[in-house]
Amino acid sequence: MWIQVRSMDGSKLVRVDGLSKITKIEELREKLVDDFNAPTERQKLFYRGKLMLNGYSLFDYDVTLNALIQLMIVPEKVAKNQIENENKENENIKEEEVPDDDILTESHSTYKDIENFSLHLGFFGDVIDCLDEEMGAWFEGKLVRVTNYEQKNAACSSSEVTRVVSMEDGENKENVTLDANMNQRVMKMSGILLDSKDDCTNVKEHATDSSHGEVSNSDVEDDGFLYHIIFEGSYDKDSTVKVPVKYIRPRARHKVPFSEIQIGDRVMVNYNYDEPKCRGYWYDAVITGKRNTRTIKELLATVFIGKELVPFENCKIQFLDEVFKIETAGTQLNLNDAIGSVASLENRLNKPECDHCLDNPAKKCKFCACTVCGDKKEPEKQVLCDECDQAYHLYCLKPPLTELPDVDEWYCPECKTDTSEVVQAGEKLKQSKKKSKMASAKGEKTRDWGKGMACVGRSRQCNIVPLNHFGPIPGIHVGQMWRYRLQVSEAGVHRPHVAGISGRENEGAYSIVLAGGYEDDVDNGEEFTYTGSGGRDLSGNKRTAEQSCDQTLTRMNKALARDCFAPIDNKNGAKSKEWKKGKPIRVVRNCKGAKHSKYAPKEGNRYDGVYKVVKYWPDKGLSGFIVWRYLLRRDDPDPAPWTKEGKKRIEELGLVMEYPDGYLEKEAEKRSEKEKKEQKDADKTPVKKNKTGAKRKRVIESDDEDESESPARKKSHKYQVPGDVKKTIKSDTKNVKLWDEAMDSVGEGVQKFLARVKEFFQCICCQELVFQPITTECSHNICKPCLQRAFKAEVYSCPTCRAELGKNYKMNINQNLAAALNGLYPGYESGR
DNA sequence: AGACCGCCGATT
DNA sequence: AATCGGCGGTCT
Repeated sequence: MWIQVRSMDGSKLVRVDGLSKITKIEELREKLVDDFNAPTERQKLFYRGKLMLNGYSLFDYDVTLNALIQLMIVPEKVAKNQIENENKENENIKEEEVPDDDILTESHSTYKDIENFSLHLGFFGDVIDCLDEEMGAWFEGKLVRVTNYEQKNAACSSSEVTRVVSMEDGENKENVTLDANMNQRVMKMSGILLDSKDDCTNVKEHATDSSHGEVSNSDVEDDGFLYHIIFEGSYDKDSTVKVPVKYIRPRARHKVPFSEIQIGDRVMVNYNYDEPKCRGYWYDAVITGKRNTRTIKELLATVFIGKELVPFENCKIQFLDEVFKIETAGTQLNLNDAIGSVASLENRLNKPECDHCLDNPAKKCKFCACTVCGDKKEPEKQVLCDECDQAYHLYCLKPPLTELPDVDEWYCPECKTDTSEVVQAGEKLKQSKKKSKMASAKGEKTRDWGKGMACVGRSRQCNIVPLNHFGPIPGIHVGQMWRYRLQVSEAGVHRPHVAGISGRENEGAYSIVLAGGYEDDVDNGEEFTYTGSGGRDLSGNKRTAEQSCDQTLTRMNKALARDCFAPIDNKNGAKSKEWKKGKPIRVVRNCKGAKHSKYAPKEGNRYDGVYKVVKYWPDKGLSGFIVWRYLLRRDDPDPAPWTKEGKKRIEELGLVMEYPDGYLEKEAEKRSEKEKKEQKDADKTPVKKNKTGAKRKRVIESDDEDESESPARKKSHKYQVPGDVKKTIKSDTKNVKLWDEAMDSVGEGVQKFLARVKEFFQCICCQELVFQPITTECSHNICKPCLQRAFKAEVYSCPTCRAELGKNYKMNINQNLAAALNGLYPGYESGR
């Protein structure tokens, strides 16, 4: 098995081969050392948002073929520290738990050096910026309290005036403070929500870090105190974070005009490393490049991201007018100036928390506010789901709750099931119920089942038509081929992984595979006999076995019988007088059928079109047990692949065998390795050495698709978009650019072309081919139902680019696009 | 050649 | 929600 590993900044993507699902994380790490030039202890691996810990297998994390794992390389200095912490947490989380200091019972001692303290920080009021551990960026916060974390004695301060500010003390006493009075502006509803339970871990981690002062975020030396911060816009007034001094600094308040920015300046900028063109969060950065011509204004910088200040080089800064001077500790301010400054301080714009309402507090939004009513009111009465992070008003729940649930984790009705695999920070991966029942979990088996294609899961799913769709799959042509059954399943042609018949007892069978499983089946191409399933003893976790009892006309056998245009008869079978009126069955031939059939493909699986059941009857099989037999006859407008016309059509369409992503590369590597080995063996005899034994290159260059390896692919095919479809494409004047680009790949055959089309005309909401497409003024295509859903949630902007559409936007279906897509994917619309 | 694994979708 | 059936695919 192979997977892909990508560095956090996306600069490097590597395919890692030679893995098994039962490969342990520590073994994976070893394989990454060379490619990423990172020792194992500096690797932080993430898959689907989960941090991967040593001791677990890829299977434990549900890693499948071609899965994308992200690698964060942490600086050497923190690596050791972090690994230790992780391991410690992994061993026993409870062990080191620091009891939360109880403010009310604790004696408040005065910070002796209070003046020194405030001077040193240069704080005026409590307005600060704080480096948030989770986001790794600077956020606006307020200092509410200071405690000595070594002695656990509390000392409090905020400015020169010594006073006790206790947030937990009942009412909003923050209003007492000087700055808070100044700060009475409307706070954003959305903000960083902090789990107060995490406080102790924060304290622990930060405290550990601070003892290693070299990874500091400022030159401030640790003073042995913890600063209690509330982030601005936080819903929960009780959630404070406690950090050492180096994680806070005076609130940035001086914008540096673009003209004054110089290369080498250390400043604070807004940056989004996921989407560099969009607004992100606030990070420290060193300016590395500047262009200032009449037409071009540009800033390049090394941005320091994360608690560890990991440098990201060559970042293009988007918001040139929002570059802030970094306020250093010890900045002296005249209090009056300060008041003036602070009063004029506006909140820095962060990346909108919510892409749907762009954080507009006046807008109802079901994405960031209550999922049920969309209202942003009474945030204190909203409960957040620990799985999906959706908010619910207590009173919007069914049944409604009267108070916040008194549990550590709360899950909304949508997520309540299957919480088994949710990993909390620092928590061990829970073995899921399903997995614990699997053979590999209980039996002490040594067999490595996880390497090959036998036990892989789907990495795609066909949604263009429903599971129970009869007839051809839109966009799939007669003669199309796939190497593995898994891929046939992904294409939607035949969904079961192993079974030969796909269907439902009360509905009919949708598709079958001919793979020569029954010796007495006869295949004449246009017509063949097929045998039902069952009558086998599959105990011992088998998938096939000898016939050991009679088959019955139930399950899949009944389903297949239902396809015959005749009443069901489970005694004698039935024959259709009008066989063409039967239900259409997609037929796939597998290469294993070649044993008895000359119509089977040489390799893999081939879609041969639609057949119908002419008759079915019970029969005594070679085994001596009763089996059900079916006669199927071809009824498809397209020529069969083995006919002259069929072959011509395959050639014209440019149909080629499809392999799983990365499969051909893997095979090529295998071959070259083998050759290398042979070469080596040959070298043992005195022959001149071949020095070009180039190391296999696996780094995937981002924009170079490296298609040179298979010459067949380079060859241009005769494929042309059918004339009538071409016309409809031409008529879609709103998407000229997209169509032009898609058309560029026509020469590579219909499969590649359609893949392109699917990619270009995918709805951003449902991730499917756009259905009843709306083409916006901003040139984006969205399904009408998807857009309607957004409007229902009172979001009136383009889901792709957020351009305002307006409440009264007229949703006109782009009929030309609809017609073009329907020409390429016939019948895809009826699937919804 | 024999044994046997997870995955998928149907069925209960 | 849990179990079952199954014309794959690979290791031993």
